[in-house]
Amino acid sequence: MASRQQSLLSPRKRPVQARSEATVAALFEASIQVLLAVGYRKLTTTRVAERAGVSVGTLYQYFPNRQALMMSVIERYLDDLVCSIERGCQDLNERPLEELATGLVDVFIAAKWMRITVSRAMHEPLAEFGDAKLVRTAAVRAAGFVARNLQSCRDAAFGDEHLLALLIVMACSSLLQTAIADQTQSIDVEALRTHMRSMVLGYLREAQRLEPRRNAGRSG
Amino acid sequence: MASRQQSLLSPRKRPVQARSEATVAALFEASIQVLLAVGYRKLTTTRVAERAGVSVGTLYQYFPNRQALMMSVIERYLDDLVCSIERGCQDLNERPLEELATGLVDVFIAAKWMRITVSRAMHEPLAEFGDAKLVRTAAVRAAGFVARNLQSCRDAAFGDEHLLALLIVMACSSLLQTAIADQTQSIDVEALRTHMRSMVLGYLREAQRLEPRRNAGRSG
Amino acid sequence: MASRQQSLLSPRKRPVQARSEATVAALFEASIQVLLAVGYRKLTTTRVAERAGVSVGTLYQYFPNRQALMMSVIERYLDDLVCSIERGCQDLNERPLEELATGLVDVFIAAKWMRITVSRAMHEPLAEFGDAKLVRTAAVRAAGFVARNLQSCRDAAFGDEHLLALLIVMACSSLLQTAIADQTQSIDVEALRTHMRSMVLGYLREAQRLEPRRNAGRSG
Amino acid sequence: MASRQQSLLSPRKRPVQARSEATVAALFEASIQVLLAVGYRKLTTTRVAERAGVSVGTLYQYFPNRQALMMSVIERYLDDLVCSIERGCQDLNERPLEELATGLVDVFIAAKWMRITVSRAMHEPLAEFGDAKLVRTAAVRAAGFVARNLQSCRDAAFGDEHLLALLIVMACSSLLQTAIADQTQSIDVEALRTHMRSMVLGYLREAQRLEPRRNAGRSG
DNA sequence: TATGAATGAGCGTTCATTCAT
DNA sequence: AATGAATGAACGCTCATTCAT
Repeated sequence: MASRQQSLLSPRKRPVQARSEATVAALFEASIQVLLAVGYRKLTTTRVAERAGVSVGTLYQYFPNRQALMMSVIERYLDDLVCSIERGCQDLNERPLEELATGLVDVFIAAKWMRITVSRAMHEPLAEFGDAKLVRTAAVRAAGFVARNLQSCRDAAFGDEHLLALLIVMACSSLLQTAIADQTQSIDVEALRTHMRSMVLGYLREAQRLEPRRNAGRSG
Repeated sequence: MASRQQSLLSPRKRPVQARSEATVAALFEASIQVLLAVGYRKLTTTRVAERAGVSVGTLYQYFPNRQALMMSVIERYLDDLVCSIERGCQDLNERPLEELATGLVDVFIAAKWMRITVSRAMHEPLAEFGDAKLVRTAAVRAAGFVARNLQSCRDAAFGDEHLLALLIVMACSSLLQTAIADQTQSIDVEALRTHMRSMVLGYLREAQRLEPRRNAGRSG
Repeated sequence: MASRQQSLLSPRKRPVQARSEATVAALFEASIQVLLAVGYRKLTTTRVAERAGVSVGTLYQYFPNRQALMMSVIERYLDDLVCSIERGCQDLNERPLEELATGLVDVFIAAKWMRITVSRAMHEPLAEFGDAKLVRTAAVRAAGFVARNLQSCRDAAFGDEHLLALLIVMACSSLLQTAIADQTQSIDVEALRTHMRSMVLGYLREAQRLEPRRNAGRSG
Repeated sequence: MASRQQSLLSPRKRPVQARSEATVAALFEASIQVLLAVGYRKLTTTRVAERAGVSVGTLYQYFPNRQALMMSVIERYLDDLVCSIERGCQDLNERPLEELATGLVDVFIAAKWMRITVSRAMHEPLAEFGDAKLVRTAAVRAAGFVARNLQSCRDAAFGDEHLLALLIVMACSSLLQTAIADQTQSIDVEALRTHMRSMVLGYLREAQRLEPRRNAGRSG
């Protein structure tokens, strides 16, 4: 059920062979390490290849150019993230509103924190390609899962689950991204969790208040 | 009272003379244009100087290097932003909670949208220097104004206005930044406004619910 | 036994491969030519690479920067020079004082004149790096060989062969360097040879006169 | 009697006015300081002007370009040096050979050491312009004074005082220049003095031996 | 298929020189 | 006469990309 299979976004080569797959994985891993070690502007293809233990030539056999490599790295990251969120959301169907809000926040935090170093590494690349479809697509996919949770909620109903879900996804992910990128770690995770829960829960409650008719049938 | 005066962050040179000031302004403007035209990675000092109508040498008379130029541009942007927010917040003291939430969201949207092209241009540079103090400092300053609004709120009291304010600032600005950077303009501003209002209002209401004792005196 | 082997002074890269060695040699040769053609101040890495028939990038694969290139060129030159002197000195052991003085001068002149264009080219670079260990080290090495000659001299003995040798080396090399650098060629080589012979011979004779006790045993 | 008056070498401007003269002097002084502080390659006209307390524009009013400035600085240095030597040589007429040799060495050492920082600073510039007439001319002038001393020597006569004198000048100055440029100060001045005395004295004695006829008349 | 030396356009930066003030 | 902001050619150096091995 994981949505990684058909990678519709990237001009990836064929990781069909066993060796190839390992090489590509090594290049991804190396990219992250280089990103964290020297930053995006100083990430060079040679450096990535070196760190991956292959030659530059080999890198160029899997990626047509630097940009494609970066986009693949981002894509893979977003893909992983969305899959995590998908899995997390599966346990949140038919929950009361409060539990749902709490659970969603936990799912997002878990997804980001699970791969915190990668998340941090992605900050700059995401900004360069942020205007591209990649990020938007991932957000929409994640919002789809969240929308399903909202629709199945026992004690609440909304008229526009999709927009609500998208906003929740955007708010949570950008807030977390900002928090993670902040090297000074000025906000502690647990405080962040509490506040994000309040924010999401409050948001959903307000949203409900604005659409009172739709609740009538349910609550009765 | 505006806080722009003493620029404490940047290694700016001396735009004291009449002409100098114009040159520096032209360089800032040109930086924005280049950023929008070719992106951060392709922004070169030569290109900026050209667009500003001066020679590279002149650029280097005002900025010791490319990085300093970028940081100054960012600093100026953040400064302007914070000043706008400061001004906007001054009208929001002693308002009831609902008006405050609504007003805050409007202030943030106004501040970002007023200089939307610059905001869009800043997306990449902010990511590179996002880990630095610059952004953090600006956020904290803005949060200070918001905290004051929260403290003066007529029908609500909170135990931790500063953290609440910081979260509101972070949530609003990162959400808006994301929305602005999204070239597809997938979310319309007015929808965004409505939802952000719900989010902030709901957040503050939830926050109050968690600190009920402090309300006792006031509501009586 | 030649002392070129372990190049202890320069941050040279690895001219291990067959091609590499040729490239490095070409770069050395090109450096000399550029030095002679346009002078030290106008020697640019691009110019050297061009003259060597490679690209700048290639140059930078062998030398980390311009300075390293120049130091390598100097080092190689001094090394060659010292090796020539070493070889020349080997034939001068156990000679009577007059023959020794004459021979030493001939050895120095031969060493410098054999590579006169290179010697001329080195004049400016040597001045920039003259304060560094390079030149000093070379002088001391050469002085070592000369000191050995002095010690083995049949009809003379000195108390401080090492200082004497160092002065002879310094006097001869700086005199020759000056003569070679003088484009007007105002002094003809053979006149120079004659006078330098007198100078060295006279110097050694004076030195002996000042240390008469040590001669007693020998002359008897 | 000093030979500085008619400066036949340099394209100097008119230091006629009081102010001008002071400015030029300040520029010379500043050049030396910059040379010592940052080296020849990093000496820039702006830096020199700054250190002299004037603007670049002013510098260019006195010197048509960087090269002219440097040449003037060198010229002035050599001029001073030659004047010192001239003065020193005046006391050495009609002295016996040994005193003359000793005295000459002392004169050279005094001249160089008196302005040791300047001498050190001149090392690099001299190399760049060393091929020019400047140095040669100075050497020839100094050799003229020395030749006169040789001619007036009481107990010796030479057939070619001018060549002898030139060699002495060249040997002494290049040896001293080398010693001064050597930052490690590996040879102590007094040792150097002793050895140079031996060298010059020995040289003159050898030279005499080769021209015996001319001595006959005198010594009788 | 993998390698890594070679390429060279292009970058950030400097600095001799000019000229309007 | 003095200033110093402006100029822009030229420098040292990097790095994405290619291709002979």
